[in-house]
Amino acid sequence: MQDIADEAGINKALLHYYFRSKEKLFELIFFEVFDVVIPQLKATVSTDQLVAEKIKAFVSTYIDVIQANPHVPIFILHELSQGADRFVEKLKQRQVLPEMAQFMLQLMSEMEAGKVKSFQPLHLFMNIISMCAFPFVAKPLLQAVSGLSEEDWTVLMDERKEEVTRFILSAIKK
Amino acid sequence: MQDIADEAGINKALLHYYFRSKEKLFELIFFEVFDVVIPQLKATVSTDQLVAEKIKAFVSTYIDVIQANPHVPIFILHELSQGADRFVEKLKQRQVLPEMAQFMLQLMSEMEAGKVKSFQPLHLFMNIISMCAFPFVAKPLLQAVSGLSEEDWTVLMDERKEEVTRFILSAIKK
DNA sequence: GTCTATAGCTGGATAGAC
DNA sequence: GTCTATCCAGCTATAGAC
Repeated sequence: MQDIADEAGINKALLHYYFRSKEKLFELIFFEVFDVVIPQLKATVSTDQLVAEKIKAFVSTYIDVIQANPHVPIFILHELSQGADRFVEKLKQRQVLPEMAQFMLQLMSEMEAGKVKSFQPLHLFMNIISMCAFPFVAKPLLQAVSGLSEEDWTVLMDERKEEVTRFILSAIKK
Repeated sequence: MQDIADEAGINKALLHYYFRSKEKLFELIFFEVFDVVIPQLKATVSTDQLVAEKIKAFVSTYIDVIQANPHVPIFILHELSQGADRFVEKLKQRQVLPEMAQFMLQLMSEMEAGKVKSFQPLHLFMNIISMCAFPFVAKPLLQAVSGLSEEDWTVLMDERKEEVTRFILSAIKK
């Protein structure tokens, strides 16, 4: 709260005057970002395209939005460490679970039809999310061991959109 | 410290008597686990096998050790959030960076020789680590949205060893 | 609205009796 | 070694003057 007050050029008391509590401020900012990110991601899977195309769009968008809000993954992990229930509640409110289920069903039907190689949908889903999100969570570590500058990192993550897509599509291609 | 003292059936004062400071206690426990995990992982890539075989062994071992110590990823992320330098220092002491570099070189030479499909080694490396580690970090979330019980989760992660290996090898197969 | 001062609590760490 | 009591720092939050 002190850091935020400093940044805003005010003092802690005034910060509390505006937002009542730290919790309230946190929720406000968190879901402000959340409600920008979620619709963008939902849009990538709410089309009539094949899964291959959807995956491509999803990965690219996912990495884009995280790059624009690099603190979000840490925020979410912080939330999760204090119990996932509240977070899941918000996901349900935003109707993202049905969209996910729908995508999984399409995945299964394309596997059934032999359009893509068979993998367990839940694992494939975890694979996609993991490859997109994890590097940002582990950024300090990756940057330290690889010696990449901030500019190098940006370039690497830009490359990553295409590289991860290529990797996934290569894996599921028959 | 209070929770640990309670768990141990003593009080905070005695805890400080034994370990001097919270920092010291943390480091002791952290590197106790760390020094069990790292040698096991190093062993999987310190053989004369092809990368495909090494990846298979690495993924299986990685998921096994995390399952045996499910709190470790959170621990590491906590460490990272307070600056990666100290953590990287320990990695250097344990000689894991040369082993990693060696593996990357082998990867490049096999790609060059056409034994596996070409991907940027760093991205491929991030893909492997991400798919192994991230699900454990996001466990509360994944469990909540999928409604899996603790037993279901264990089964899922057991499956995952084979499923991730199959996925990676399918992706890099020519 | 905006500030200073301070209440009230928590958590790490130490002093000192036993 | 093990305890109680206590110090000290830091943080959230509020009171009250302006």
